[in-house]
Amino acid sequence: MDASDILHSLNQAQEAAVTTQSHHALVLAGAGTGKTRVLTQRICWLITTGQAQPHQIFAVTFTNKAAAEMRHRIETTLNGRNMKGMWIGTFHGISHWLLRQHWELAELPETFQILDQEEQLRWIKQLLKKLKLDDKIWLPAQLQTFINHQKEQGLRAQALEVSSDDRWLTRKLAIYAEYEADCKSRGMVDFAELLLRAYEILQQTQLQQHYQHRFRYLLVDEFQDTNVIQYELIRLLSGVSSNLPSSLTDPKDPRSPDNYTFAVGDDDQSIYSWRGAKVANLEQYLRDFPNSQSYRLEQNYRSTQPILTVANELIAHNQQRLGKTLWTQSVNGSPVFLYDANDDKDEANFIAEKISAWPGRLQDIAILYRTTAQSRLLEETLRQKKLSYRVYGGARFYERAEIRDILAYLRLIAHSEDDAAFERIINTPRRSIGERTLEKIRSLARHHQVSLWQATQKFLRQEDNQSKTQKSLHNFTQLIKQLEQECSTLHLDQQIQKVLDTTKLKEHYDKEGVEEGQKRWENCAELVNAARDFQPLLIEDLAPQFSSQDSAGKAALLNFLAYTNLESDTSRSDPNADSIQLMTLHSAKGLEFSMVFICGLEQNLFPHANSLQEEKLEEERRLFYVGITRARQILYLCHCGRRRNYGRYEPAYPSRFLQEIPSALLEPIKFTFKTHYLRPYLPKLGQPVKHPQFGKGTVLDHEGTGEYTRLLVQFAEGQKWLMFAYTDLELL
DNA sequence: TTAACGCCTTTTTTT
DNA sequence: AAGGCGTTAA
Repeated sequence: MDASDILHSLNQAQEAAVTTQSHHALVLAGAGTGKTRVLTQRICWLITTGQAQPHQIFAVTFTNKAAAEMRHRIETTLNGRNMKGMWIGTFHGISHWLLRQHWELAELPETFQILDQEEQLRWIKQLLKKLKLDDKIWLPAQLQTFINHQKEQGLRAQALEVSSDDRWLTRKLAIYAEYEADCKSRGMVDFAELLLRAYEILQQTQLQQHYQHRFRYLLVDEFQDTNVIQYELIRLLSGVSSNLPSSLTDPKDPRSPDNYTFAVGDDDQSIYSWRGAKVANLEQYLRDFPNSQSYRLEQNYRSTQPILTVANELIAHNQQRLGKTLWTQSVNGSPVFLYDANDDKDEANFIAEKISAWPGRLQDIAILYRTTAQSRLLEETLRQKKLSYRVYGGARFYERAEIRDILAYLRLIAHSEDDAAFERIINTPRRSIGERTLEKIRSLARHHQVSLWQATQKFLRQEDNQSKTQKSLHNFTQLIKQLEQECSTLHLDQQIQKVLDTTKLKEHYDKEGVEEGQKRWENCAELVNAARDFQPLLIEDLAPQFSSQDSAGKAALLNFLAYTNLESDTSRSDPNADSIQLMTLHSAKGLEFSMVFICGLEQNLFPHANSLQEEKLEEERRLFYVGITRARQILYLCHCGRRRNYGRYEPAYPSRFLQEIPSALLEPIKFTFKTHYLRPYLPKLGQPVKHPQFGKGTVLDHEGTGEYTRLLVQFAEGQKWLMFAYTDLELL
């Protein structure tokens, strides 16, 4: 493989970008124009031409999935050439790695744990309790967003100016400060903190010089979705001077190495602004990075023209865009289909039917939806029809209750100071240790400034009456100690097996019901499997180790725990299995499939009810755009007349986005029944009716009330039961 | 003091 | 549908 092999498959625009000699380059690349390709070929080109050594390469993507994909592609292209020391990962991954490597400089305990979203929320709730604040007024979820948002902007609680009139903000900042202190004293780090803390330690001249020297070539995918701190992180590593407030930067930057940067992005695919991402970073980049060159890719290689036209028409409704129009050479293609389903169940069945008729591989099919809750019914339906599927995200493996229970045990075994883990399992399975006892322990811990584990020891010593609770607590501490002993000599998977065997968790799950328990138990078994071939994601030549005085078992455990929270993407199920891919539109970004279903295209679901303001609406539209452009050949858009929400059926209306696409571009699926919206009468059962198309029939049933009543009608001719809007029928 | 049951509300998207 | 919360039974 030489340089010309790498270039020959590229078009002119792509080649120009790949071979740019500019120190800083920005590639604006529409969906399917070979964005990832350009990025990987750039890396391969740099290496084969001898301009770069693998260890000088630093490539960031947004998801672990995308990173794995890129690594795989590079490996294939370089074909056996050494990739040692190349960093390909996420911003969170690299930050995490830096903090593990330099935990002392970061003022963290060596065994610091990562707080995921849910744990963070719990933490905040507890904090509010501690501060005696009403969680009806200080909404935990809102505080969580507030705190994360500050961190994403690079703002520490102390660094924020307090305008004394705004008591609301003042208070929120106080809570933020308290939260920070709490995390610090417990050695907990949330997702946003990973980035911020990594950024902060890189301020230290020595580290900065080291990493600036090491990572000579910085490449960033999905640049439109970088937030302030990620942008600054890249800038810091590149050596280009920053314009953040001076508190965060080193004023006497010794020298500017000015590394090479290569950013790839598409403003039309910016879908993470709610997470602090700034599309403006694309243009900011051109201003901040000296003599940067920009490139543009508009030829699409992925989708057929009908699909592309739909995408172009839709996205044209956005005001805020840099503007580009995708085109393709493949003119022919199936039209984009539109299916108007009766209800969510009908939608799922329709999809399953279409999939059954698909001649190709299942893994080339994706079902995309706006909210994770939508996956449940789809899964159920696919299971019924014996179609194998795989769900990304959603109730992700590491987020399932049983997995978190086991992990909590492991965490407590590895590190008894882990209060979050303690809280989770102290009464799981039930040991008759209730809220009252727990509160006593908590206050003891608070009072003595120690962990819950230590407080428990104190508590046991302090009161010597052998009450039932005391005994339970004692047994619990013994259990953990015993496990710690036994695990120190075992392999990781054996350790987990041991925990499963010793803790009576099985009986606990079985109480929920036979099926539930079985499912949970299977998941537990999967975790044991996962542990067996666990390899931490590392830069090979710089693997961080946990201190060598730990036993082998413990070191393995610590490594495993350190990586589980960030690798939720690395799904457990067999990657070789041919199965349909189910995921949210957000997680579909960067992927492509031959056949795509986008479902739930309904007002208040997509666009979501919380995103109806103009600016958010544009982001929803971009999300839809991302969804459409995932499809190579076949695209189905689905919506339904009513949908189950919070367990109740509610009427649903077609998404406004569907109206934005010229109807000539959509081919409605003709089915024997269709739904419409109705007049506010209640029909009588058995009422004879007549339909202009289907003829005479009788009302068998009706659903909904008032305006949304629908009728189930049996027709004399057809054997089908049809659901109708009242307005479509003539009463006889 | 804990466990269980019924009633109530629910930020959608992810690292 | 599921978690949180208050009430009640043990």
